[in-house]
Amino acid sequence: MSTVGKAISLLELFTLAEPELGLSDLARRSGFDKATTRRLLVALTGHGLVEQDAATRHYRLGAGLSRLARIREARFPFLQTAVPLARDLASATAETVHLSEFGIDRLVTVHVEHPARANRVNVDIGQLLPLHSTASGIVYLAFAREEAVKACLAGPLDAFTTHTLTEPVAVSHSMTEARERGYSICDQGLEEGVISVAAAILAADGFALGTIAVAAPKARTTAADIAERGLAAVAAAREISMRLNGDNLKALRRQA
Amino acid sequence: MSTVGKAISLLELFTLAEPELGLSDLARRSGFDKATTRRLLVALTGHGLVEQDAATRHYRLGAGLSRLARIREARFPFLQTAVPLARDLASATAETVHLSEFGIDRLVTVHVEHPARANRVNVDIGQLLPLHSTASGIVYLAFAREEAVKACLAGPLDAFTTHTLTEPVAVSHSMTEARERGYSICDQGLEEGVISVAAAILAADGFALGTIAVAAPKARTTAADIAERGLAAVAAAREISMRLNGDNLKALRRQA
DNA sequence: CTGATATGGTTCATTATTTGAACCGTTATT
DNA sequence: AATAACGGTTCAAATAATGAACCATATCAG
Repeated sequence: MSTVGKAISLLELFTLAEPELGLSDLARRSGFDKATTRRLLVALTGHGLVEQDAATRHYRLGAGLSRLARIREARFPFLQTAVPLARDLASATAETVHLSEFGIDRLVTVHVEHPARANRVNVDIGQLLPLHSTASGIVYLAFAREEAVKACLAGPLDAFTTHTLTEPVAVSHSMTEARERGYSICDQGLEEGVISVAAAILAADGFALGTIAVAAPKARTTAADIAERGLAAVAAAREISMRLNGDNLKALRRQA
Repeated sequence: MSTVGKAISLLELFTLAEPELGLSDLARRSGFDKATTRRLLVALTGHGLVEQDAATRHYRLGAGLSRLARIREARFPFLQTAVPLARDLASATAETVHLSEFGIDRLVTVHVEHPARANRVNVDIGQLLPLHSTASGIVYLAFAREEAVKACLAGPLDAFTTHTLTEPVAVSHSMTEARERGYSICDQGLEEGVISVAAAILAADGFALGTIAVAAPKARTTAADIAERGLAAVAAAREISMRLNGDNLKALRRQA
């Protein structure tokens, strides 16, 4: 792995659950030597991507990341446009709504709206979603480039529950249904007792760049709920796509 | 410079004005060899910190940055808490309000609220503010750790306009005034015709972690405006500090 | 149509940076 | 007082980064 890759994989060790980590901890988890880990941290700190708490000496993600993310967001106002619609969808469905953006070989959860009720599905910001075993992943693939689909189906399709689709043909079939329907349905593919629907958010080239999904406890979800949420998610996704692409209708050809 | 540092300095070449850059451009601006530049970009792309446009082959900041920034923001909800108050301040003053966070040796503009009027001061997200020549910088220093102040005054104090304070004692005096007043005033220190006031946002340890500032065209700004905005900025900053630190009053001792 | 000059991307011997075992000084814990 | 954890540092050895020269392609001017 390149040195740069190592440095970035250090950044990836910070999670919502553990946003601050000590040097030894980081070395252990990354598998790098303590000296190496430290040198990488110093380099990252020197550019503001990591900060060190003056008191505890622990490290955390730095303000420089906010800066870079805001520049990206300004160019590509995904959150800015999508969050209000996600919020609407969350209050309409009274279930958890999350937005994801594609990155490398997974979807990245970039925003979550939790409904104000005790029994709900919990999704964390920053969580990485596999493509074959989530509603978001399936609908993403349904509207993705051919290469991305091939790459996913060629790779290993891990089973997370007994319901996870691990056969390429099954995943492919699920994608076709999603494409025809406009939204995907994933029944406990990633976690037991959770059923989700998702719709694709399209870039100007007509391919998916992210998704919007509704996740709910299966126990209280009827077939009618699924259909209703699916259509609502499609409407929200279409609106987001339109706003992102300046009402460029051509971009939406694939979802029409 | 470490390889990691080089990679990060590539990220820093992307700005609001030029959010997409080609390989040759990046190599030229960074001063690195084209092969080196590409290898770094490949490493960054592999971890989602950079993306490549499929059509133009140009590079831009990637979704992975959004993810990391959101994790940081969840731990440290600076924007989440501060933006609503910045918005209130902007509508109350009808002038540009910006939020900055400290990073390395500068303040980083992480949010901007522009008033809905033609003649206003324009501030860009991601803009880096020097400490000695901006209202934000002065008030930050006024409530910063001794070391940070020393480091700033020891370094070169560049003049951006004829009004910029370039003498350490002058800057120091300006800091003292800001500390006593609660807010800083910067009269055309960074740009001609712009006058700003700023107040410090404090961390739990009582030291500044960022600032909130109001910037206005000097031509239409009276002394009364300055005082009014200064007090409003202090009120906003205090509210943000309180919300960030869970009403921990001890944290606010220095501003009291 | 051609030559000149861009662009993105690749190669591989040379070179310089990264690496990690062993080290130090502190700070809990026993 | 002894132990073990922590953060941080050192320097010869090992490894990864470097960059001049190289393609292939695209664009432009004459």
